[in-house]
Amino acid sequence: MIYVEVAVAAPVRSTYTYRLPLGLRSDDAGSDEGLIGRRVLVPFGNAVVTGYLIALERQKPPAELQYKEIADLLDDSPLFPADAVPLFRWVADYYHHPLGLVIKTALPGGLNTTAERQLCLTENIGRQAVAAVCVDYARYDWLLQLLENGRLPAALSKKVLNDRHHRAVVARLSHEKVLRIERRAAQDGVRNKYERCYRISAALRQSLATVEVTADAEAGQLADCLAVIGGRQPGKAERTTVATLWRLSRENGTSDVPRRELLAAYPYASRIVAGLAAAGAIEVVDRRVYRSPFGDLLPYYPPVAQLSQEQQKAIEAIGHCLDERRFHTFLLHGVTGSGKTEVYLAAARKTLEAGRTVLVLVPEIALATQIEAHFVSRFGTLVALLHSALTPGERFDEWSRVLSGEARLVIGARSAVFAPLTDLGLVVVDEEHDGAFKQQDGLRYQARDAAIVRASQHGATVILGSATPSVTSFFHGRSGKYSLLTLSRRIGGKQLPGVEVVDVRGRVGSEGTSLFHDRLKAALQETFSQGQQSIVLINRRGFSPSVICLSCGAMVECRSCKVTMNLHKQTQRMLCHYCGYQLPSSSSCRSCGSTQLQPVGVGIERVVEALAELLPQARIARLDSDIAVDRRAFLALLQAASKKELDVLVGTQILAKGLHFPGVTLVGIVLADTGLAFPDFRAAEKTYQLIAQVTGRAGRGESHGRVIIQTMQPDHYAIQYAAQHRYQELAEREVMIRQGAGFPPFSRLIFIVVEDRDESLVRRRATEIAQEARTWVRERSASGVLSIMGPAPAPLERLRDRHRWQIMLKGTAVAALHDLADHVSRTFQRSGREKIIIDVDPENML
DNA sequence: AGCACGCCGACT
DNA sequence: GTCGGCGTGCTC
Repeated sequence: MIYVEVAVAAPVRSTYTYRLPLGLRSDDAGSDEGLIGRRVLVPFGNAVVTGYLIALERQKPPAELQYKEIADLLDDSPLFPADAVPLFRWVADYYHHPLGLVIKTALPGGLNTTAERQLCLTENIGRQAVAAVCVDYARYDWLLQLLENGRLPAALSKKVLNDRHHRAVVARLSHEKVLRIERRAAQDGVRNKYERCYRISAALRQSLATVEVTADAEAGQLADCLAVIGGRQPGKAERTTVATLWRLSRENGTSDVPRRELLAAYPYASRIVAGLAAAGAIEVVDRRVYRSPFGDLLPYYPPVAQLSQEQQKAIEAIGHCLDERRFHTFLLHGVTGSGKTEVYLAAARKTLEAGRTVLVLVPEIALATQIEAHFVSRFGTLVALLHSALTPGERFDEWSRVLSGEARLVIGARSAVFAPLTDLGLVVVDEEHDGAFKQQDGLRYQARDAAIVRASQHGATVILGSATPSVTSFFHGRSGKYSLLTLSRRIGGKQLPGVEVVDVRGRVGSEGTSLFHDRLKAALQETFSQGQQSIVLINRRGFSPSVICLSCGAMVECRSCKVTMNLHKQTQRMLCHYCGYQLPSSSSCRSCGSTQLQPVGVGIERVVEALAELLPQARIARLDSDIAVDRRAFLALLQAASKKELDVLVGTQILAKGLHFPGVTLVGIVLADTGLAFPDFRAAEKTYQLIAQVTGRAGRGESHGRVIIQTMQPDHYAIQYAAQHRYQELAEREVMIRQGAGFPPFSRLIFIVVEDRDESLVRRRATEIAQEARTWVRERSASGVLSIMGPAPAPLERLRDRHRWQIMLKGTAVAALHDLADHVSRTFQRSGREKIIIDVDPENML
């Protein structure tokens, strides 16, 4: 009898020990290691729940407990490696989340659907046998249906099993072996991910190399070549097929031509290919298809011939660390266009060659860009992609390929940090400063930090890359916790763009004034007339961020949130950006009934309108999250931009996220200081990052770039430093400020947020929590290392009809801080109706 | 999450 | 007198 540790998928804080009956182990021939990582069904209280087998208990556990038996193993093989368990434990512990739910979040979706249960009638059981156990069986519709069909649909079975009374009947019948409960894991179908390709066989290619083949090469030479292979004279269609294949393979730069492409070019080939393959003229290969989330094939990027000295130096430093198989973190600070990707690629190559595996994390939107394509170009089928645009089936496939060891490099967004890699050697976090690495609901984890912890558990090397590192990472780089590597020059000797700051106080946004300063106007016109592309950044969706009633002065507010409604002219709606609540734009004022509503402030649609007026001839496109949700439209737009079919691209901060527009020479920022007003100690840092990232889009092609920043705070240091590309100064200054205020990296924060519909309950509970926390600190004499701020209404004090109050825990002693959070969680979480959120290392003060 | 145990209001 | 409301606590 062996005992195992199980994390159940329920909101409980501990794990449980179960007995594993020998009967369930027959399929793995006694190899205990193959047990960890499998899902199990276990009796838990009075229910049967899904759990995850995470450890074997070597010693017999204390005898005082009655250990239950595992009811079933749900998988034939593990879903995650034993390697990953320490990471799961750390995440559960550090982010104060139940371990079973951490694992549930980590696994690809679709697996999580609890095993379906179906009621099945035992074979050869009739009415009499049922009546013998249950006299009044005819009262139960479901039982009659069961007698009729032999089994009940999962949905109905569930309904029956969830009813206390009916379940008692089921229990009796099941005990008498009249029926049984069958369990099966409901899984998503798996999508085809291979594409049939044809390639000219090696033998034919050799003979073809001696002749000049063109699309209409009908010459005897081609016929001769084919004759060599098949030993007979080829027909016209055969010659055309081969010629087409040859042409397409040269155009694509790869030998494999997808069937789809071949048929598009020469439909009749469908009747020919089989014969050609049989004759040995062509070969058939099923190639794994690597598509971007947008459905188009990723471009191929050949390896670069020459690396810069800075790149070589960085690669060398990382290489030493990889050789030693030592956990260490590098902060790769490289200006936009300095070639960080090549450093990642070189380190990845070295890691793979040493037989270890690689994890690459990127912010979600960057998956649309070249970094994914670079890795696939270089490492082909060794690469697995894990991100939200995959269908559940595709996602599960990719997960399996990683698990089996077929794929040894994972590139993906946040949740890829949990990928089932074994023998991890290298972790790359690109754009490490990006807030998207922090999950904002459910399990609120920071994927970058979890990735570093994972690396530390496996002796792996970490590269954090960014043009604008987070102040915290910069601080660690300077203090020696991380090693700082710098790429200060753009590849090909390109210059960073020249930046001009223009003061628009009292000039922009109010009625009768232009959105654009004369300088920006002139620059836009000039750029357009020279046939070059511009980017205009406006960090606000919709037409205007608010709407005011001209008659009574009230702002139109969301029904469920305490925020103003944004006007969206295109959809003729007013929209809450937090909960999605909509009103027709023709609505009347809620307080006075007037229909005189006036948009206030500047959003992207207004900018597009103003641009269309300024440059009536220009092709203008809008790029924001409203567009980006339609992935095809998004890709089409990016392609149009790169083909220079667009003159001006107006976008929100989505533009700043690693997209590559080689033709852009001008970047205009309509209002750079919107972010500075946020009640967030990172406001300056984030503003700098946004400006620097979007500034980096300019001048990446042949021509030199230029940037014009409009602002109402021209003297603000974040804007000044951004204009001068002085990241270091910005970071140093921020470090000083944070030291003075005791903010991260000089302390750590945990937010406790209380949420409920009932405002007075929220206030009361928040007050209780703060009081309890203060008492806790006092009793432990920890006031030197821990401080408690609040309770106070959260900056978004009403969201989706829920009132929100928050308490901030700030501490220089990490262990004590987490003990306190744990204490709060134990004392208050689930003790009442209200929701209590524990947000560790909050990324967003809202 | 479920589910049971347990202590206070409207009903056959 | 009971049926049942959901507050509280437990699940190997």
